[in-house]
Amino acid sequence: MAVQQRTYTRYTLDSISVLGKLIREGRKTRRMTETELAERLGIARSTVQRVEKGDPKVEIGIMFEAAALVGVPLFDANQREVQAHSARLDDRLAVLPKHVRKVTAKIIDDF
Amino acid sequence: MAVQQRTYTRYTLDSISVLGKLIREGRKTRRMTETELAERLGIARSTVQRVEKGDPKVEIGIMFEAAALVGVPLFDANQREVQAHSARLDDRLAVLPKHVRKVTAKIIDDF
DNA sequence: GCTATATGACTCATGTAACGGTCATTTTGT
DNA sequence: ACAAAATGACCGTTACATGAGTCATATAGC
Repeated sequence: MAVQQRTYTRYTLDSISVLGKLIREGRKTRRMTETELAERLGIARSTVQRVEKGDPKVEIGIMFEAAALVGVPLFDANQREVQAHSARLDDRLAVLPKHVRKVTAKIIDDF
Repeated sequence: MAVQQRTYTRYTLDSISVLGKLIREGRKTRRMTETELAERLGIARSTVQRVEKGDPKVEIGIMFEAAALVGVPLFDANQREVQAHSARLDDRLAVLPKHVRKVTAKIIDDF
């Protein structure tokens, strides 16, 4: 049967739900229909429905593309220049050790 | 053959890329290995790699779950109380027309 | 230096997300 | 009140993301 395996935290589900609702709101504000949005995105209407419902299993690419199309900002103003930020991140990563090498001491966190 | 059909805008790809890099940075800051993060999330290491690379085809649920686990905030401070926000959105949506009814005039936007 | 480990880059099988469709219901515009 | 359109809720098929593995290379710690 392969019962549903993966689980999600409440915070994750709520976050995706909010994003979905923002997309729905954005679409309606622009007076678009589900079908129209689907066509613009090149996806099926049924997928648009799952996006707006906040289904955690939709591709992040589709979700973000939909958000951008209806005017939902993905990052806040501080991070707005995405590409520049991307470059800065590469620098920051260079400072940290490239490999992590976990401390092989016993871990007490089976909560 | 079914050549790659779906396309993504640069903005979308960059946004996901940034999120992936933030997750990577967060993981390293917490001195976790890819394998460790994968186990915590209940996913394969290969998927963690795709997450950190910013592959637009990963599930948004996985991506957000990973972000939350390594301490990357998904929404900015203003929107932090996600559930409350969710409720407010329902109100706002109620104001807008529930169905959109597109204006059947000709649309000039095949760009 | 050497050894253990982490990472990068693959491959393959399989579960499943996305598609495309249908039908009932609700809402819109006249 | 009526017709047209939008939405909600389904379902079967199929392309493909995920899981699970392998191997080479890079890094960490001694």
